[in-house]
Amino acid sequence: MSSLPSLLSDRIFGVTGIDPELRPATKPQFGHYQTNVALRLAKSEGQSPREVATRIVARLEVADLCEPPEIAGPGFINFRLRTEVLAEAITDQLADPRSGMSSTQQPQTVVIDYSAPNVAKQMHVGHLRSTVIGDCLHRVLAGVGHHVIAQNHIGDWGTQFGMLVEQILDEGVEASALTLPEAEALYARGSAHFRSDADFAERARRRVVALQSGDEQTRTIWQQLINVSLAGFNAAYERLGVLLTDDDLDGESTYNDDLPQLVDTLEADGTAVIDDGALCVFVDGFTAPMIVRKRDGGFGYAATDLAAIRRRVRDFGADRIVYVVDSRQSDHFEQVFLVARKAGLLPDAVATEHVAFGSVLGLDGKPFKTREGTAVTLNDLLDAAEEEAAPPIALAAIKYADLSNGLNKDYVFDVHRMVQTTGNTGPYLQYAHARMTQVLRKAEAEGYGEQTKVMVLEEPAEQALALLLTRFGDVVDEVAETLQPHKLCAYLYDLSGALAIFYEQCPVLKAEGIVRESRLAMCAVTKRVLATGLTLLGIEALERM
RNA sequence: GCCCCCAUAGCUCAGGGGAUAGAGCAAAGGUUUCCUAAACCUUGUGUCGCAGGUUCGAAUCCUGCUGGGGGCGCCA
Repeated sequence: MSSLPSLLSDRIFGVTGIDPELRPATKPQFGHYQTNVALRLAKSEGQSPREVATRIVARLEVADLCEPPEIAGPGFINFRLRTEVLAEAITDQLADPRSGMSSTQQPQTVVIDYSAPNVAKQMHVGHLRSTVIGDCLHRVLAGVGHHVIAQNHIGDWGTQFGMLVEQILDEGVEASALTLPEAEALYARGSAHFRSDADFAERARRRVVALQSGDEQTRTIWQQLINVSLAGFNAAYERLGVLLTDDDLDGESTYNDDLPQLVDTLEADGTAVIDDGALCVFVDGFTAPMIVRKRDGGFGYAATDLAAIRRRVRDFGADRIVYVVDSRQSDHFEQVFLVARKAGLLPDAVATEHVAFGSVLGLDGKPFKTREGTAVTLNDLLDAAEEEAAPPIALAAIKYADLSNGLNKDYVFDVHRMVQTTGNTGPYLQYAHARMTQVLRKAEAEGYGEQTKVMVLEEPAEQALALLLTRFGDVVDEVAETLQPHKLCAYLYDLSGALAIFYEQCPVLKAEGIVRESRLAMCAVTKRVLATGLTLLGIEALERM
């Protein structure tokens, strides 16, 4: 279904031959949409912008969509949609099972790498962001029709497991009986032990070798640690209400068998060279090389990331690979992508994107830490929010706070602010939805029946709301393309604001005849769009508050 | 030393070539015999970090600075 603005845009393009960059009008008096295309064409056409605008308008056939276009200011062309066209578009949107969301003409296979907690550690604020943002992008990309493959690249391998397993054996604990917080405490004791006891440290190192060589006892304990951790992760995912399941697991350890061959290939074809004992790939723009094999023969995460790219391209058929990882990894990913291209693992046709997000800060503006100086766990964060609001509202508040700012920026975790139902918050959107639900519920109780047709858009508040509703599909498309969830947040916030004004100024149940029927239909569409939009954000659209 | 990100109202943030730079919060006042007042309305607020440049036009693009954050060979 082509949206009204894109329809209009196509018509203008037909006359101008360049993208009109049709935008929502900046002021109500400028109509519904505006284009500056005449200003941009003025130079090459050798005419004044207003003359160009006049010529464009003369050739433009949009009478079936708009009132006669107006030329204003330095040469803007302003469009006002005919209200019956707008009403018809909303009626269609109500009948559309997708509520105006488009289906992409070019479905892609999109791999999204997100969450990625570490075994034997609880999830903390950084994982919250990755998980919430990744979940949203997953929903949006799948929503517009792409084939999404979620990959939870958990940290289930590395030298720390030698220390962990050795500590478990030292203490004589039953690994399978641990909870995740207990495993984390054990991790901390093991680390301290490792630093203070040279004999223990040596045993831990030997234990790493045992793990790598497949020693049965070591592997068993390692697997138990993973199981304990997964139970903790899954509990957190359930609490967060995200889509991730065990099917999406993509542990680092699953690449172990791929690494020697992959790295040998790089060395054989000259992509990687030995430098200071390590096998390195040098790429332009980086002074330091990417080390694919350490001097001691071991593999680091760079090698694993290359292997992951290969699997995602070769085995999964990815057209696009998205990494939702914090911004401190920006250099790393840029380098990995360059190396993967150089090594021929990543064809030009496959896009890789690092969706980099900023840190979560405490009220003091510094990285969010506990009094003890450790990272705040995800569960602590949710607990704190639930002290201020009921669980589904608290969760909405946290997710929305995480998604509503530009991802690139750090943001301050201010629970009190984000649970407010006033202002640009998750609960405000939920409230708007709950109000609509209530109106429709009462309408049903009073026997007004289900309305399917918008016929009357007399009031400015009705028109403003209708206009916003028609933009939904384009907004979702934009998020699918640019991977910026805050655009969807801003849209839903605007929509909720327009709805609040409509609600104040346009009585629904107290209206009569076709006005009531039309407004009930408006309520139904708005509720659906809000619910759909909130669901895309991973936020529950509550029926009551 | 090199690289990346950030700087917009008192605070939190949108806006990323185009009309008089916008929201929310905070402050003050107002609106409920009326569908959820968890809401809405009104009122005030700006050296868009600084300096150059490109352009008919710059908060937006380029260069240089300042300030803050982050990263930079064998951790992930």
